[in-house]
Amino acid sequence: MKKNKETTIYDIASELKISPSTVSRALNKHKSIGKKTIKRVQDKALQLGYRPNHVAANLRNQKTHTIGVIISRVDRPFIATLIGGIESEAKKQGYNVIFTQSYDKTELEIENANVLFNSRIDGLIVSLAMETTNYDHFKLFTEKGIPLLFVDRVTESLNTDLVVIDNTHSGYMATKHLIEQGCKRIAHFAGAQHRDVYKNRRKGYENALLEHGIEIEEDLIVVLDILSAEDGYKAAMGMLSQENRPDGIFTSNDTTAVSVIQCAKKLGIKVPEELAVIGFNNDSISTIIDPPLSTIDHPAAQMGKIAARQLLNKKIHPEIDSSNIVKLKTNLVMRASSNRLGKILSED
Amino acid sequence: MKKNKETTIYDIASELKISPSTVSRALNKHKSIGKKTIKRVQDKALQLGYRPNHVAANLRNQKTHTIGVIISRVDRPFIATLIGGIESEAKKQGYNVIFTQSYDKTELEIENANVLFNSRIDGLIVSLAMETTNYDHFKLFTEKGIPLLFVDRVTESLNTDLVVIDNTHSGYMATKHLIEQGCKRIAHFAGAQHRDVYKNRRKGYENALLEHGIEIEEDLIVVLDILSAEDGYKAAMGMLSQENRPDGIFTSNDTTAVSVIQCAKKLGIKVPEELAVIGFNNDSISTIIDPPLSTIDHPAAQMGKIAARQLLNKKIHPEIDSSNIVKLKTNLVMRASSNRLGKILSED
DNA sequence: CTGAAAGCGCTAACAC
DNA sequence: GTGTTAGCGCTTTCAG
Repeated sequence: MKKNKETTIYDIASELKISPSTVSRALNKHKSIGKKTIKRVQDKALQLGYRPNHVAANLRNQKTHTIGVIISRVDRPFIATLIGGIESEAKKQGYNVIFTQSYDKTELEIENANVLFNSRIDGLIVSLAMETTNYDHFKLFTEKGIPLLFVDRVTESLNTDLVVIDNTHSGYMATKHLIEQGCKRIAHFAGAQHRDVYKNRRKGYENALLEHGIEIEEDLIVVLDILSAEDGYKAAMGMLSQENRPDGIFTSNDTTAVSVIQCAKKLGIKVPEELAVIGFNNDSISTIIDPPLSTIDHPAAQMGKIAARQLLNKKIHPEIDSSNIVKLKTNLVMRASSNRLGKILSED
Repeated sequence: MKKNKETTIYDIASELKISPSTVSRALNKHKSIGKKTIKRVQDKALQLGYRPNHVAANLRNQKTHTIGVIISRVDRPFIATLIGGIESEAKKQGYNVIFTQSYDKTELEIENANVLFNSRIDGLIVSLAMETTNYDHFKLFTEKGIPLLFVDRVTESLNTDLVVIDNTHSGYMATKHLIEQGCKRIAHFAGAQHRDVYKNRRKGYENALLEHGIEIEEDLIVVLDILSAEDGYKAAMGMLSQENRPDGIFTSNDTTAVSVIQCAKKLGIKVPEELAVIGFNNDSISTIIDPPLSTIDHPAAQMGKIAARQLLNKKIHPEIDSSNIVKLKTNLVMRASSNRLGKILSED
């Protein structure tokens, strides 16, 4: 089927009895081309149903106007919002985005990085797989001078641009909030400690405790390699069924915070009176759970937008060789799950 | 910066004193090339840090091994899961996926379609913008023989492949379920009626009522052009505060079903005793809300996977000119929000 | 303001 | 089993 060749600039050129280069220039509105020529070319292009072939232009120009994205998996609220932000900003600047999922496996991350490189993407945005501890597969990009930027789950070891939130401060805020609400024994559900995000949230937690003269108890800290609802529920069950149970919990994501609340309900523990809970991310589930979940609002969409902007900016100004690290502010969103002092909260 | 030219097959060829075509064939493991040659070429390629340039191959081969996706917006649970399925299947088959968001605007959908076409994608998967009623911007693809497939929010008017769920039957099941639970006055929150998904869910609702000898009351049907939490809440407030209020509601998505439950709580209406509620999609919020929400489980991930498979299959067998329509089964998930007969439910 | 010509990197007839 | 050659469609020096 389909043997009707594409119409190219050559077709336009010969119909108009001008040269392909003129056509090319006209289509790109090159300044040195006369108005009437531009008009004639455009009309003819329309008439012939001409469609620019970006692939050819890409080869010639040595750039693809495409950026790559590697994320763990798109069907997580935070990630979906993040790449939504990336896409909209990239498109605004005339870039396509190819996205790939690592499913938190280093092996897939490596494979994706290679495929994307071979596709000659103009830049790469990565949120690291949970599993990854070696970053050599990204050296390809740094060595060839292809802009590389990490977002959220990052590593500083490659000296690239980074877009993150202030996890330490966020963890600090969350914990301090629980302390201010009168909690005395505050537990923490942490994520994998080789990921800075989770390490820093924990650090913030510890800082807040120390600052308020509360001893850090290892028993109150649970590291969950996967912050899933199931694992969160199990951990909550273990933590809450002991006799000297905590009266406050700060979890590294909302999913596990919801599990904590559900577990508390099951055990007949009142939230927030007997157990104050605060999560992380401000996923939509946090407003659905009863009582509504206090949390740290994560500016995911903005983060995506800034990551894309930063990456593309780097393309334009490669002379700025410094690795910028953009640290976004977060906000504490107080809802009923941590409101032990009866503060009147506005509705969401 | 970066002036060190890429290493190409020519570099490998001249180092090895063989021809570029042999190198090309060796790298692609062409059958007519000797084992030792292949080995030599591979070793040299590795040594020189050779990286295949897909852009060049794409131009030459007239195919990009890339598919395009146009969806409304990625930060909706159902959509995120859908494109997750698309990506994983596409990658398994060696294809990249460029995704773009229409934000439910026809204008952006058109723009995205054009950009994707110019990028010479090998196929396109579309879930239509809420707004779209004219489909001419997709003719480009059908006319040029580029595989085009609609998923979920589809149109039959272009005679393309379709992957959908059985919305009519799903709506029927949901409504019948409410009837079986003893509901007498059943309301329906529908979506935009020019989208088949919503029209058919409504049709299923009406079928079920008719089948059970229940009159269809226009007053009990609300069409929400945007099925958002806010609009759902407003509609629920209007519906539930009248004196002759319904005792069952079937909504076209989970978001508005949750709004209904929240509104009912606010008004002191007991769910499910005084009002049974069933939603659509089986988003994660449906297990979080109290009482847990009955819903129709939407096989989003499978749908994405099948859409990608179907699309790429079409590429391989273009002779199959018939437009296939794949209709996936859905399941009713019964939870407490519609359980008026006190059935014992297993935990999720 | 416009044209001629080369080339981006790769592949595939068509030779041998 | 391997080499020669042309060309995918576009852009861009360089020349006029």
